[in-house]
Amino acid sequence: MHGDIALEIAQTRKGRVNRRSSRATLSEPPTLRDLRLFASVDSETLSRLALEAKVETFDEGAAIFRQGDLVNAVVIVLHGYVKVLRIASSGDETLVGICSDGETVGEPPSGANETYRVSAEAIGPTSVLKFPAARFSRLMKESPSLCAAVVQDAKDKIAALVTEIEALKAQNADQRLASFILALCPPGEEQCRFRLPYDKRLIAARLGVKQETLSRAFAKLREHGVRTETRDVLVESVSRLAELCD
Amino acid sequence: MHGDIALEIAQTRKGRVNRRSSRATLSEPPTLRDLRLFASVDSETLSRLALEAKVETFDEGAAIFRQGDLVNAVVIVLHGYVKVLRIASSGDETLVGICSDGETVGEPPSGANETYRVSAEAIGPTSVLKFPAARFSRLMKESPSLCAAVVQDAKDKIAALVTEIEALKAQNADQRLASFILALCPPGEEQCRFRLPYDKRLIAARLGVKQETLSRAFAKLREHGVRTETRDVLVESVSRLAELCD
DNA sequence: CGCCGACTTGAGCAATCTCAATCATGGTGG
DNA sequence: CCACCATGATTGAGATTGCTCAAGTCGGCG
Repeated sequence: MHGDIALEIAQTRKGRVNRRSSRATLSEPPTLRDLRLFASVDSETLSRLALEAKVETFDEGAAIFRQGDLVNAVVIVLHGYVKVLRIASSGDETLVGICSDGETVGEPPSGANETYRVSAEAIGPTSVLKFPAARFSRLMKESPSLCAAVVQDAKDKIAALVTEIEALKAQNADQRLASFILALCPPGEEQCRFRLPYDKRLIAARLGVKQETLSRAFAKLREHGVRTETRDVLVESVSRLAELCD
Repeated sequence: MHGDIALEIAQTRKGRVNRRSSRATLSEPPTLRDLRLFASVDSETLSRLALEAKVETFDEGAAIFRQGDLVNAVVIVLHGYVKVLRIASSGDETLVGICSDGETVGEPPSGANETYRVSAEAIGPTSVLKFPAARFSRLMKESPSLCAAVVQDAKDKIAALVTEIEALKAQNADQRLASFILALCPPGEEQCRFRLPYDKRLIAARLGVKQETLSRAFAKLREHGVRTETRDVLVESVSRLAELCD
């Protein structure tokens, strides 16, 4: 029974989104093993996890969980983008991260009855994998490799957050945008062309600036070989872009 | 042999600092159990860890480890403050955190041969506890409770970093200083008086502003019932301070 | 007593925000 | 198919915030 890690799981739909297969072009069924988090977890544990996993899909803007909610699931993005927000007592929301394919959303799970410290919301149609939190943390106690995977996941998150803080403290808006675009360029190519992953409103929030400031930053980058047309970007010289970030 | 968690460990001195007992007024010997990280770890594992632990002391400004170094130890602050820096390729340093008593420094350990992504440096005389990294991660694999403790530690770090990002994105310098001071006030008291934990240069770096800006922010807070004299602070109304943070 | 480092204060400047107007662009209904 | 509307993006002008440079103050320590 457990040895089959394939995801043969209930597909639940949230919101009004159409059914969509999460991996349209795969010839084999997707497996938990394909997710970075689970790459080095023992098969025994994975097959148990697979029994409990559920896929859910969300529409643009739909809440995946809310700050203050009881943590009842471990969430991994399968397809799409999820924005992670902090909501102050005054009511205003601050974007503190954006998760995409293969990333866990929110903090790593632990045994206790805890509440989310952030809200998570779908950007465009999004599918996620959910595991019951209690079950997941029990398996963590039994499987050192799962536990190690969660620690590694947490480390990755910490590294990303530290990079973010460094950027906010040491770079101006233009440099942060340059870094952002640089991270989207495929490695090893001096010139490239791609589409921005989400709209400029969101990019502005991600970089911690107002929309208008982002627009002007894009205008400045045009003088450094970065052409943009609404959502399409052409980077004429990646190395020149890298110099700007300094 | 293992069952005695007391810290009977080699005391190593780095730099030119004088020997100083890490907990001067304790009537019983300090134990690993006293450290928040280890509060719920099984005694068996703790006693094994204790055999490997070393206390080291550092002078003002001494490097505890450097960005790029191979991770060879898990470090916990016993006494003092440690600043955590990110060093850009351009050479300039950005403060990304300050650790104090009981906190782990740097990222949680994992098995692989990794390098530090940040540098750590003592602020004033500081003593830390060190465990060999390889030994520590082996014990993590054998002890679910140690592993869970590391996950919890990582979660706490993530929560702190998220709070930091929210502050940098959503608050101005005055509000960030107000939040900083608020966090130093003992809970439950409407009025309080205390001493700043480190100098204003460092507080400025922590808040992501220049020293001069911090000085002006302190001046503004004076109009809201926060009196300062060099390093001593008197908060006349904690609730009024809290309103400012909004 | 006088120096040194930490802190403060002032004046001008640069980056970013705010407010407002305008310009695409894509979807919708007639 | 086209006019229209809603939304996102751009641009401009002025206000604010925080930075830079420079001078001055303060307190401790040799």
